[in-house]
Amino acid sequence: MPAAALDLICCALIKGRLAVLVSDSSPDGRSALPWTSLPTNPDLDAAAARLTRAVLGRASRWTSQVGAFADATKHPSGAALSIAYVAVVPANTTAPAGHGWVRTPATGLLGVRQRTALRTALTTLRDRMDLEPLVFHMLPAQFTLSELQTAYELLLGRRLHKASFRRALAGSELVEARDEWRLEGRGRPAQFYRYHPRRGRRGIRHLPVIKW
Amino acid sequence: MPAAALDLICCALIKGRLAVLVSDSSPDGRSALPWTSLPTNPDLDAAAARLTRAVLGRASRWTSQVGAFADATKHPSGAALSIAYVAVVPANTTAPAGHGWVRTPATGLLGVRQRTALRTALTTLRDRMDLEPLVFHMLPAQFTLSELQTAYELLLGRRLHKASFRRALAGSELVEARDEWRLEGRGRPAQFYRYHPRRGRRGIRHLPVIKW
DNA sequence: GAAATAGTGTCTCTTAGACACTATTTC
DNA sequence: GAAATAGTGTCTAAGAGACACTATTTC
Repeated sequence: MPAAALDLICCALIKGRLAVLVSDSSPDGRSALPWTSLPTNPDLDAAAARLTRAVLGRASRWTSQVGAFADATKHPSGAALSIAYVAVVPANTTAPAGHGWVRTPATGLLGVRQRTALRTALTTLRDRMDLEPLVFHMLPAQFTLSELQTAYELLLGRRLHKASFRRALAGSELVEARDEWRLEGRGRPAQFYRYHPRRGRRGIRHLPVIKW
Repeated sequence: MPAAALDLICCALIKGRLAVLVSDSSPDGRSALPWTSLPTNPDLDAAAARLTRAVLGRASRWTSQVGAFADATKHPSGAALSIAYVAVVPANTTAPAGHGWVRTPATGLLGVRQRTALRTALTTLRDRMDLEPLVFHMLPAQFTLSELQTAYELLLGRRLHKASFRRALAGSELVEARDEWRLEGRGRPAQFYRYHPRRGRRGIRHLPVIKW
């Protein structure tokens, strides 16, 4: 019977980059994802939620299992089997004590198995953002359309066309304009929006702009 | 340390329907997915491949992990943790001894946990068919465009437009026409095609037709 | 000829992407 | 006014979907 651990891949947009939360590196320069050992009769989702609370001090508003990982390499806990979960938190959340944000991909910083889990987790984010509002959970409750577009671009890993993005977004009825404007910064103030999907629509798509 | 089992969700197109392989039902009317217990130091992909060979007598040409499942309900093996894998085999493959094909969703036939795994597996198939040639591994080496379209429709769970499907397929350079025709059946003979993606293209999309 | 299945040509309407513009702020 | 950022109007090319058709078989 393999001992099993649960790894948490906590993602956020930090300073305009996609970053993942890792524990402060040990003297050998290696870091690790936050993890916990699984009990004999685990409830995986609950264990992931508990770990998230323990690390961040609060729950994530979007979490998903990434998969199970096992290979010849070692998990920090020594467990033969790792179950990875991915969670997202709002942009520029401050890292809890003993942890830090690292830009993805965190090459060379993590062990082989956790690096694989991270890579898979980022793919999971890309794949899921279409049907689930996870992008919006990576932004504050109020955001500008430029911020939203940047979030999409960082998760998708490619640039989007501004006019097309806004046109399709308007048609999708995912967001609602607020009567407030962002005043900081150089140029013209940007209007704030909030996530407010039109009710009664089934299977809402969250990727209004796509090209292939 | 939880005991872990590996479940196999083996899918095929059987008599024009999407079906999953289950063991023959016991006297109480319940069936189970093929499964195996995991050793202390498992290699998950290898274990899934071994189980596939043991059940089918041959390897699947496309396999993917679905995820880890654990809840209050019981796995047939008694394991607290299940890792599910999905595999596909060509259409109308005959079921091995002691097993049978069941149309999805196999409601009421499986236990709660395996039913959840099956549902997730079918979603995995839908999500992956875009970037991977898994549809083609569910067909014989030669197939007609009508068969291919039906395969897409069964996996996607919706009808596709014939003219659009063929137009987009031609543009995708995924298949190559053969100089052979299917002669059985009533109407005009259909030309055979084979999967032959144009080389040098990166990130080939396998869902040339889509609407949203 | 009727029925069944395969396969195609054309039209329309939608829309992604390009381009070029206007709008409003700070410096 | 220049620079920076936000936001929009219009054109075009591509393509999905509709429709109607042709093609080739069995009965």
